Amino acid sequence: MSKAGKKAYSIIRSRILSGDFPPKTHLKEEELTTLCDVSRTPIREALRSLAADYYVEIIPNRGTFVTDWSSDDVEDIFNMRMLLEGYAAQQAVVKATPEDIEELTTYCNNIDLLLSQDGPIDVEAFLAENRLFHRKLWQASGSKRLSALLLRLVAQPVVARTVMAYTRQDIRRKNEHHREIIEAIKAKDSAWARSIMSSHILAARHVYTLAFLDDPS
Amino acid sequence: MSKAGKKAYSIIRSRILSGDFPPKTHLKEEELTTLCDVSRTPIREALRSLAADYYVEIIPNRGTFVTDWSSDDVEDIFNMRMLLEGYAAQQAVVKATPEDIEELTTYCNNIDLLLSQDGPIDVEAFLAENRLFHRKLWQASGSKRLSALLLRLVAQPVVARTVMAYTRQDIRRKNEHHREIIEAIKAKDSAWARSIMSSHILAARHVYTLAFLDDPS
DNA sequence: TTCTTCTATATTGTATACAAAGTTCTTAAA
DNA sequence: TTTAAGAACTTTGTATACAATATAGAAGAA
Repeated sequence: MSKAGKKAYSIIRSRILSGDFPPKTHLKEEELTTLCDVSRTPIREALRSLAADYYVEIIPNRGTFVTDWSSDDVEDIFNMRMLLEGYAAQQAVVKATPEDIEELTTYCNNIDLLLSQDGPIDVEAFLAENRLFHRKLWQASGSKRLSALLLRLVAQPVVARTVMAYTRQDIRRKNEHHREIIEAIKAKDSAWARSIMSSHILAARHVYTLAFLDDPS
Repeated sequence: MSKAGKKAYSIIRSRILSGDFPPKTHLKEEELTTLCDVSRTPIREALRSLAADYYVEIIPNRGTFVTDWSSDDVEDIFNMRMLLEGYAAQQAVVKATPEDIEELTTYCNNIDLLLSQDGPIDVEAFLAENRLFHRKLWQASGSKRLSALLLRLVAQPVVARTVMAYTRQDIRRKNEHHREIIEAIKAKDSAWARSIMSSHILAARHVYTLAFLDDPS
């Protein structure tokens, strides 16, 4: 995607995530041109791209509508991530270079640094490092297709919401998982790497479930 | 995608699959307009869509290029299919309705009918029924996202090529797998369903490997 | 000759006008 | 009052013109 299209994509996406465009909303191209200050051509490009990432659904000759998510969808996304990220970790055992391992370690150290600081934890900073760790691992798995698939999966609105629920304790545990994955890679133990990564995603699902789905009344 | 865009998508895709547009080819929008007899707007739409399906890669301000596949990619696609289709089969155990099961059975019967006929087997007809079986199973799993993901995975050029290598024996075995999956669903045994589906995909990988990657000189 | 820079050309990116399809509202008949 | 048909309007789809960017080639300096 190019300049104007990217701009439109990012503006529309953030409006969807913020709730300005709730599920089922009909996104009209003409209105979006004034919102994004670009012409309809890049707007349409952005909408197609958002559809590829499952943010919206395009019905030919009818229009573009914001997709709505059920709790089944949340379950699905976590399960698919468990499978695919587990596979990525397994492949990384075979494909990762010493440089890859070093880079992964750096991200772990950065998160530890955040944890060691006093006061409320900087969740945004953690998320940035966390994202870097995971993407690096996908890349280290050596499969561009796997990376592309996972990129789309974790871009999902449900995943974007998950993060708000993390406590200091959760983050500490997540980083321990990261370190264990690195160890498994160093030990060339693909089953271990895969298993830890699966646990890692399942733990995230648990945090999400507690925070958003249960109603402790 | 709409009328003109779909037309362009299908024409360009078939040219890629046929080898008319080999890997790394620079697909120029202007040239494609004469080939597809539509304007550049739907051509661009088709190219974006082809990029979403990994047929081509778009580099901003540079152009669109046909992606090239390595044998690692083939391995990857089969492995991811094994994971995701296995998951689909597992979910189908929980979600499938009696009508779904009936429909799946019909496709199995159709394939048996093909096998019972004399003379060389109609591979194209088998493929059609096979595709229907798999897609029905994805749909029965109840996850639209999983369906969308798998649809893109099996659309890959490498997968499209696989099919040419099937013998009568291979097809018979594949249909036996199909029937066993149905049985597992009826028995509400998700582990069995998943396991058979994984075997099913691994067997396909084996056939592919024998036919295209080994060189029995 | 070789390298750099500038210009010409080719190609992609964006805006806009017009066409086609869908939606809504009005009006007339049952 | 309800339904059906049709016209007016809205929205998406397609073509095309123009702008921005990248590429290739030519001219000039080292």
